Amino acid sequence: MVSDSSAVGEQGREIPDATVARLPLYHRALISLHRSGASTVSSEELATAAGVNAAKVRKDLSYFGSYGTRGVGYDVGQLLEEIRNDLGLQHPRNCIVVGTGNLGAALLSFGGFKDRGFAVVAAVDVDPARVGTTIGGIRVGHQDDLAGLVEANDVAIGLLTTPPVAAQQVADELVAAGVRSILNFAPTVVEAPEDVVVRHVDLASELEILAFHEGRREPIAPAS
Amino acid sequence: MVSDSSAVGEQGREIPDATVARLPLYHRALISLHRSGASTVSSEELATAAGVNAAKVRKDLSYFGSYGTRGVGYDVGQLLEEIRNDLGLQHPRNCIVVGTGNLGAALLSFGGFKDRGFAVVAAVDVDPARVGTTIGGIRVGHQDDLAGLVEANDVAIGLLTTPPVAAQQVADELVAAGVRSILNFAPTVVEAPEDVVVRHVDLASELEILAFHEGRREPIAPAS
DNA sequence: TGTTGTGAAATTGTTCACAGCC
DNA sequence: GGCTGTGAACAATTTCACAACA
Repeated sequence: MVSDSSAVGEQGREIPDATVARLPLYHRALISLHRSGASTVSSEELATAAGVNAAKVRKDLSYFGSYGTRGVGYDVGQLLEEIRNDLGLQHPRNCIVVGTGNLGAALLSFGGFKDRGFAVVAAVDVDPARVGTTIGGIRVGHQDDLAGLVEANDVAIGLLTTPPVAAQQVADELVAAGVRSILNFAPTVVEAPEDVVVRHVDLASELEILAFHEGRREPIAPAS
Repeated sequence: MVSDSSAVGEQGREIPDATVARLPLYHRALISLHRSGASTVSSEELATAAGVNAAKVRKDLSYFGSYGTRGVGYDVGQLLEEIRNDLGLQHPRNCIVVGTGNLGAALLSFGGFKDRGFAVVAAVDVDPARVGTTIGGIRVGHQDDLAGLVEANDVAIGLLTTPPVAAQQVADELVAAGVRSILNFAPTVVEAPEDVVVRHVDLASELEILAFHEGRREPIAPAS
């Protein structure tokens, strides 16, 4: 679902995609444990806090090195720091929102990214009625200023929240402006060069997966 | 990431989770093809439209039966109907939004669910300032009315957009009210009984996965 | 003693490649 | 001739289970 990765760990091993997808869960759990004052945590406890199992936690962490102490567990502060580094969050990453409809506006107003290491620093739209307005403290620029805003704000990640018909063109513009990470909320496939990572969030797809399981539970409607 | 499934296809075979996760992509692609007037589609074309490969398309569809014609491809209308049924979307599913902050409000105003077979029909919040207001045509009820609204509106799916601290309690209330499918946007683990399916959307996690790949591309900052 | 780190086994998912059919 | 449907080969991921060790 994500483009091919050939990520390599400290020890020169490849990091499996499945492991990368779980790092944020550990990150989140560790932030919470750190706040609550815990100093050490076992793989079992971390697993519970992250919603996975202990074997996965140990195997996943082992790709990055040995940070635990046998018989004791992991140092919360040290492991949090280590995972932050593994995730490339030594410094905050700047994001731009393209498209300021319902979802785009919500992303601009949403404060939950900051403590995870991200800042939404710019936004653009094609609608003249929206250009110049301020949402969540960010002034909405014109679509044509995209490249300039990316450059001026050192933007690393594009959040694509336009209607589906515009998505591919916006993605092309983001890539041309130097953005190499795109989170696409538009319900359509978006193509990009190999070195650009495009991830996809489709809320309707999530609902459909739930509906699938709903459908399996219901008795078949009586025939005749 | 999703609770254990033991879904069984028409032929009595189990449907792999990976296949279920791709059905929405085929659904989306087929809706688009159907609109554009295509009458048949090959596995290769459908694969391109859905962003996967042709072998996956054929294998996935084969779990539900043989709906293609060798040498020709699949009938777009018939396959669309079949997938809609496989997904349990013979009738629309009703959803309730719990928590009407930035994201909750966006979900209430978002129109993109309707053509995928879902309707947001109710919303609740704990904040008295929000209760009684109307967002996206839906009147916001009080949290205490959750069970009543679920019952009155035949709600099948709960969209959980509260702050993390409230998420588990809200999930418990949804389950008590009879909801067995939950889409959790709060960045925390939510527990539920085995027969309840909880899926998770964490936007910050998606950004972190992008950051991981960003970090791998950058040269290590020069030491000294 | 308690918990990590990790090979090996088991499971799940993907791709190949081709027989079967239109 | 072209495309589906599917067993069989292959690859990725998860889980087991236990040696290593603070």
